[in-house]
Amino acid sequence: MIQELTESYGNIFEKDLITEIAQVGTYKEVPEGYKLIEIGDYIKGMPLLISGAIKILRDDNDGDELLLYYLEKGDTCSMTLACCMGDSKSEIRAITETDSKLIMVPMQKMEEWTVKYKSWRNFVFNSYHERLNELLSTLDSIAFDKMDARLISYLKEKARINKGNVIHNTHQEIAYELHSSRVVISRLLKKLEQMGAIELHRNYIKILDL
Amino acid sequence: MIQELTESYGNIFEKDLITEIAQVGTYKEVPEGYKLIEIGDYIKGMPLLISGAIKILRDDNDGDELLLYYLEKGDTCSMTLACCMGDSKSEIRAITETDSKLIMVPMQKMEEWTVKYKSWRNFVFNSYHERLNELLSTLDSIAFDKMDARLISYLKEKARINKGNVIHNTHQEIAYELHSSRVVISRLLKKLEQMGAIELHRNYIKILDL
DNA sequence: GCTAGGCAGTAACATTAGTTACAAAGGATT
DNA sequence: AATCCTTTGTAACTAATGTTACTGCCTAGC
Repeated sequence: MIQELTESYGNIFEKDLITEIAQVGTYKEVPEGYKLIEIGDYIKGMPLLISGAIKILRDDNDGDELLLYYLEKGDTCSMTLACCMGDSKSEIRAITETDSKLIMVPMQKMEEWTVKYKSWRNFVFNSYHERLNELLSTLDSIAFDKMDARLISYLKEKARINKGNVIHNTHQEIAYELHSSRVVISRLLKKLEQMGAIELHRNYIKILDL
Repeated sequence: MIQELTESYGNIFEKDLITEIAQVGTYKEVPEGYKLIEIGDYIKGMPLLISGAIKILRDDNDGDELLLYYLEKGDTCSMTLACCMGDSKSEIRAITETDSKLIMVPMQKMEEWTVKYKSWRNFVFNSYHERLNELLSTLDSIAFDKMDARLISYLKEKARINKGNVIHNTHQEIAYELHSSRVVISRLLKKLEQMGAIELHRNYIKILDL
């Protein structure tokens, strides 16, 4: 585990801290589509992402979904921090976007490490900072952009996260994550295809020039 | 200053910490409508709110505004924290909603107090937690609600913050904060009036039963 | 090969929100 | 009182998004 930690976190954590993490953390490999956190869950540990990607989703009360942002290597989930500190329930859902490797750290260490390691403090605060900014830019896009622009951002980001130019989703799935309807998404996708930006296929979309 | 601090923060901060804050902090009284932070500002201190309320606004690049949330007594601005820690520019604008009293604490103390005082750590983390949740619920309302529902929430919140049932704003001002247009807001307000929920007047709105 | 179920394309329509334009009313100043 | 500016009301229109309904197509499983 030390090895994986050093690879992903070696440049930000002290050696001592990495040793400690390795001692108390549990290493996990999870397949794509695995639900790590459900809304309303109490969370007892925080995840340090080694590889892969996790998507963070928000629900309203009626099962309407909305993609908030992705976590990648070197990230952790601030929401988790927030929830654990406050001992409250999760406000979000977390699902692996790709096969992922991560280390779960028991929550009790948080406080201890915050005092003991400057690098841990920085990590936690940076994490909050980044997540706040991601939330803000998600909010921007919902508040200020129209659906076509949001769809383009979505496709770009999804391609980036999946490291390729093919997106394996149905129109319905995209509609869920953008909180829109299948027909609307199909319509806009078709328009993008006619503009030569993408290629539509059954169950996947190929990105040409977005 | 010790007195004001004790009143607003006595139950969460240790006495020693309050003394320290009083030593390095500067007390400020600011009138309604005063711009505390502009987008792009570098921030050198963090505000502890003693009384009054501050509204936090987001801008897109073209001057379109959006109200994110309010800060009240006992709150601080996580964005500020985030910005200062990361030594980056402010992503938001902060304007006093009512006459306010606050204490500015120089940023250098952050790190020191985080190590030294458990109550400070809790305060900072709680603050992040609350702000994240406020952002989430703002996002919910934009993503999942229609304008009429958003307007009702806005009126309720505004009345609560201003401690009364009268809202001193023009339709245009409301439209800015909800990122809509004056005509749309007038239309919806008129509908609310016809339902007997509010009373419309020039330059102010009286809330009857929302 | 056949078929059921999931997926995508499309048309027609409804609803919501934004825009433009203009009228009317209130309030301040002269 | 006459004038001017701000605020509000309203109509008519456009644009964007969502909804319903139906079609054909693909493909996995029989």
